[in-house]
Amino acid sequence: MKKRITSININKTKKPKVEKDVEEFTAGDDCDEETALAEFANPVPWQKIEAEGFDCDYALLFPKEEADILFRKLEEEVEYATGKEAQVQVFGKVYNIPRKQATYGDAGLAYTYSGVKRFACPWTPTLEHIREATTKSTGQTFNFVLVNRYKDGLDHMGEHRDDEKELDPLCPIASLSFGAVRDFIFRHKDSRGKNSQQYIEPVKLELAHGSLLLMNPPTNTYWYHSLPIRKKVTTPRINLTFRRIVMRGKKCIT
DNA sequence: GGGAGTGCATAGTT
DNA sequence: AAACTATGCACTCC
Repeated sequence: MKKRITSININKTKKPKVEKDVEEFTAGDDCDEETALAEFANPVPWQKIEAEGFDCDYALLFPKEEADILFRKLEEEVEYATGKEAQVQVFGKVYNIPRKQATYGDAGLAYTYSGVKRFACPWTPTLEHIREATTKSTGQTFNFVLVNRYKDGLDHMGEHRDDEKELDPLCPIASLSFGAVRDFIFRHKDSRGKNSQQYIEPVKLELAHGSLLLMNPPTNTYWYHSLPIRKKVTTPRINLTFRRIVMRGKKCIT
């Protein structure tokens, strides 16, 4: 059997684990009525992906035509960080981030990683629309999104966990993909390095145009993820990771 | 065989 | 420990 990028332990399920039910429609909610009804008429088929300490749900949330439109709108609307805001400091050295990045969210929120603090810009119409669609299909609410744009297969992101303290550890992270299909790799923390005691098979996924990957706890506790270089990819990909940031005192407030 | 692409470990630093 | 790079080595696939 050929070893391709495949996911392991995939079972088809109707829905991810949802605590709250999908939000109800109010009579006066005309703006997104059509979308909401369409999603209700055609519930998204989810794939459950599980491994040791690993729990994700994957679905094609937007059909191609709609995903194409959203991609185009994102290209128009999203403004990415430049200059110093596009740099990160690791091991005392300053690097240009090998991708473009932007942060949007509710007023006053900020997100810190690797010593860089980024304040949320106000939601754009498209980001707001995608956020609502994500909430409707997952039953989860989000107050922040990190936008990463990979202009081609050389843009990438190194292995890391989303273990920032200001993230609500019980809230899943929803990762939406638009544009070029890219490989997405998970590796268990106890299976890294030469002297790791156990070998745990990495989980390798292809994140498709219009797809939603819901990363449920405790996935982020045990698994690193990365978006590796793919030299044959020549077109851009935009990734949105919706999160819930916990407000703690003044820390996240301007 | 050999180059391209990839996977994976290591080192570096405050 | 580190959302980075660079390097070396092993491996697979044309």
